[in-house]
Amino acid sequence: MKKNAHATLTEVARKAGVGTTTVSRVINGGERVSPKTLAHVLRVIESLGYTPNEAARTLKGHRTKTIGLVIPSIADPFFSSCAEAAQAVARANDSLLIVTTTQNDPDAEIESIKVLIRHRTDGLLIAPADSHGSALLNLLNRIVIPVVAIDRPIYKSSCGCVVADNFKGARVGTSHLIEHGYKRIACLTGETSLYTIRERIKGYKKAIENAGLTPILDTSVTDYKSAERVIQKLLAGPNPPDAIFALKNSTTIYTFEVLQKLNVAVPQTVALLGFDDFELASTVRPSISVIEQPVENMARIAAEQLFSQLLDAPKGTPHDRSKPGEVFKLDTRLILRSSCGCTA
Amino acid sequence: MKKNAHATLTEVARKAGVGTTTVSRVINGGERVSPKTLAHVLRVIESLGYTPNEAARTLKGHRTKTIGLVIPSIADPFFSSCAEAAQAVARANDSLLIVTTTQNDPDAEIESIKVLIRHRTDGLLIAPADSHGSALLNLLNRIVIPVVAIDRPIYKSSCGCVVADNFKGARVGTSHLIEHGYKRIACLTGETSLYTIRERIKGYKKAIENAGLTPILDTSVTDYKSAERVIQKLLAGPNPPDAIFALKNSTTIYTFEVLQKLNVAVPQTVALLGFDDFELASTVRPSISVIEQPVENMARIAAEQLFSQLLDAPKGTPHDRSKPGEVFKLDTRLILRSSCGCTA
DNA sequence: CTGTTAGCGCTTTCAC
DNA sequence: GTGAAAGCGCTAACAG
Repeated sequence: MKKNAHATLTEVARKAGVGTTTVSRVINGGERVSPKTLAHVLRVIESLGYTPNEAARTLKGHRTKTIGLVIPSIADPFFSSCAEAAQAVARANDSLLIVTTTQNDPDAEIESIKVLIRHRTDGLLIAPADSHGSALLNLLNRIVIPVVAIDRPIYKSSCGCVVADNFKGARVGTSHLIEHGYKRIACLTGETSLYTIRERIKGYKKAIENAGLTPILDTSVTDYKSAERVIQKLLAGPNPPDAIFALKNSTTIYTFEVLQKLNVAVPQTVALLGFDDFELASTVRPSISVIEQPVENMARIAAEQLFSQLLDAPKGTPHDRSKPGEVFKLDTRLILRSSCGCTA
Repeated sequence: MKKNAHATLTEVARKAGVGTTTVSRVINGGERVSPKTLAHVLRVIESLGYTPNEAARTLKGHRTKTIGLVIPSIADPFFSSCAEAAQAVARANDSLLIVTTTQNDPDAEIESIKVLIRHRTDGLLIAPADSHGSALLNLLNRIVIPVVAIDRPIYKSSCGCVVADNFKGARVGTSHLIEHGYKRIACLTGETSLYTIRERIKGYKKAIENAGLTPILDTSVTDYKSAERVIQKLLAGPNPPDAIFALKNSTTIYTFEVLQKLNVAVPQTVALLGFDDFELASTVRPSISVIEQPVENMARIAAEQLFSQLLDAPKGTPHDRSKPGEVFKLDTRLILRSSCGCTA
């Protein structure tokens, strides 16, 4: 008897004095096995600390009961919420979630996907670094498992996607600032290669144009330093902004910190609106108005879509790439707090 | 030819007109294969979109190249940072990190571990919900793979662990408040079943006793509501506290919010110190002093320990449970900001 | 350098 | 009810 290693089904069978088939039946629900044998085998399993080896099952053509989630970072609150929600759905479908991160690097992304394919995950949830990437597209086109894009679409691919309505959210948010009477609304951001950011910029511009105002866009804000530089320059200019629209979480926080450091009254001197809610947005003073995204819902729907595609396909059947997946565009919500001037 | 499914090594071999061994050699580095054959096989692999099946490799007794991380929640910043750091180490070791969550429920924890074992992860990183759990201990004792505990030890088990020095951190933090001259220092928390919280309480009491003061401990703070109730009661009492020591992240935030809502001057009327740093602790006003834990380091060291045990064991050898794993107790750091009175 | 062959642990006909 | 045996995709002797 091989001691000190994972026990095998064969060992259980031998020790129990039954055939491997019987043991297999026992660990798969115990159908068509006499109560007596069942109990006996169960006892042996327990005594050996036997746990079935999923790898062997997989080899017989079964699902691995794992799905992959490919995101930029797991430390980012937005994506960790995604992961939590996706994991809940995975668990409900008796599956494991394997998360890999890319730091928004297209190469790391390709690598991540390949690793997951190697491990034969049943499906993939991807927040693509580059919605237009041809390398990604090529890879995806030859993948035989279902893929659902999340937060950002994958153009020209047939896979479904679940995103927030970034355009509308930004347009509505900007319009709200305009209704407050602000005339010089600056828009700050970085990472313009991302789909979400681009859409938000479009939404901002649309609202600004509709109101006959002049867009003031700076896309060079990537950290506190750059935020400070940009804001100081803006404030010292001939026509300083009377409102700032920050297109992403971190930008909102940097902007808030810079404004606080420069002793600029918010919203009296400069109003502030951020895209994406964050934990202490309502705790800081002034509390910060934001456009909230339905993070959990996005992840949940994406994961559910994935599993529905998985369940549709009869057992061994590969994923049908012919019919394009569904596209979900979820509404955002404007949360009005003090920084925009609502409860000043 | 089986279309539309994962290509197999055998298919590649057939199409390339070579033996399976050759293909196997190619995908494993291409040693002992002629350049000509190598190039040819590589071309066929590319044309078929072939990706080796890890499950089959696993079956041959190899490692799965996956490790598991079992944590309470992935949305919690502390643990998502852990996950990020652990994943970095896993990647450096050419492995995949599989994260499962337990919500600090011992049963969910056991279930999680079993699932990971089924999938034959090479090792496990666990932040145990119950450091004294006998079910966990039993399970762990029959597990043949290395396990390293993180953030919280697993008593009586032989597995190594990496934790923060919660006792010392709390003692030093409390002492700092005492040095400020505060006489009635209240300690607020919830979840007293957790190792970390217990240690912090001990540290708090130790410092209080050493100074000849009276401990004021309330362990019923679990959300904003309870924080409000407890703090109002304390403040309305005969001897209201002049400082509050919050034992965990969320408690610190709830306390801050309650104090802000009640218009209690911090630190003038009541000082505040929190355990565990968080993103906006330096941004809110007053900025909040905290005891910082070396999160990334903890996770990194734990993961490195795990891999070092993995690499020690010669190939097929099971993990040696006889010699107890190393125990690391990492120092915390007191970050002095305004809420304790340092920069008021 | 290259191919043949025997399993790894499990499920699954197909008999008994 | 139960078991024997084939084979999933791959690696690793062992021959050539």
